Amino acid sequence: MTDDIWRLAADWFAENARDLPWRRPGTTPWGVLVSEVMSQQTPVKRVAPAWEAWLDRWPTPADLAAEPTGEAIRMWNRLGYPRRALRLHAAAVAIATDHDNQVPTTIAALEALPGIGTYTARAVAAFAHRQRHPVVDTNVRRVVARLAGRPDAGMATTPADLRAAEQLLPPGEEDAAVTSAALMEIGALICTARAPSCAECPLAAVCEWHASGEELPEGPSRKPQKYTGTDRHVRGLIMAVLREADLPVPRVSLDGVWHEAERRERALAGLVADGLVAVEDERYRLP
DNA sequence: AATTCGTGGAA
DNA sequence: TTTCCAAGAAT
Repeated sequence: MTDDIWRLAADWFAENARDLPWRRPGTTPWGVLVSEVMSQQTPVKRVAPAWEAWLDRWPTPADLAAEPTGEAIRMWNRLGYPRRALRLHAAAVAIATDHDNQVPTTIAALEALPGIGTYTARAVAAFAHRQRHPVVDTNVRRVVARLAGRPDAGMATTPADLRAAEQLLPPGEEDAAVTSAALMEIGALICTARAPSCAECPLAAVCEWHASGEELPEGPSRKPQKYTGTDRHVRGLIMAVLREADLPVPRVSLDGVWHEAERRERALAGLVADGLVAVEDERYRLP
């Protein structure tokens, strides 16, 4: 039974995969890596146009590495979590410097890059280098949990999640890579968090959660995150000002973003500490 | 292990 | 309108 789950997923994927730009022929490992970092906590729909612009400007890691970090931050625009842009730039420097401008092929070397964790390392190894690894993101965790009869997975990816996903993969490397992409796609399009479309799911026949009635938990599956008025909010407001500024701005130009001076100061200090903002002669700019 | 870190669209 | 959360990583 479980030995042909991967085929159900892969066959469905062959017919229903979205035409995402990084899935087109000719995409380089660098292109895959950029797509994965951009997609961390950001909807793929919003990533697509940003990815095309990024790869058009910086076709290889060395092209990005040659630029100041601020250029990466500005190009990142409103994808969110701009520290990802900083880490992607740092990863480009490491690849250009230590790996002959070639994206590493081992999990260990990939995980050693800034901003590349358990998920992204395996995604790059599988989707760029066509290796056989469990690729476990929030979609795969949810699909695997439901196959086993649970309505949702835990908060973070555990070694047990990796083992569970690995069990679903076929022996062949290429088949395994396709299967991982398929499981992610099913989670993103069919087996969604709020309103799963089990009637259209290729795995419904082998899904314990579907068999047992598709009961969803009542409350939010994560703790509700406040945003308005938080440091994160104010950091975003400050970064928006600096992204738009052509020249370094004085402190007063940042005072308008939020009414509480204390929170403004804390947000700005945090951005400077993170390397997202540079201070030059009492003025502020992207680094 | 629990927090922190942006942004925007859909329900 | 408010709430939820979307291809996670680092600390």
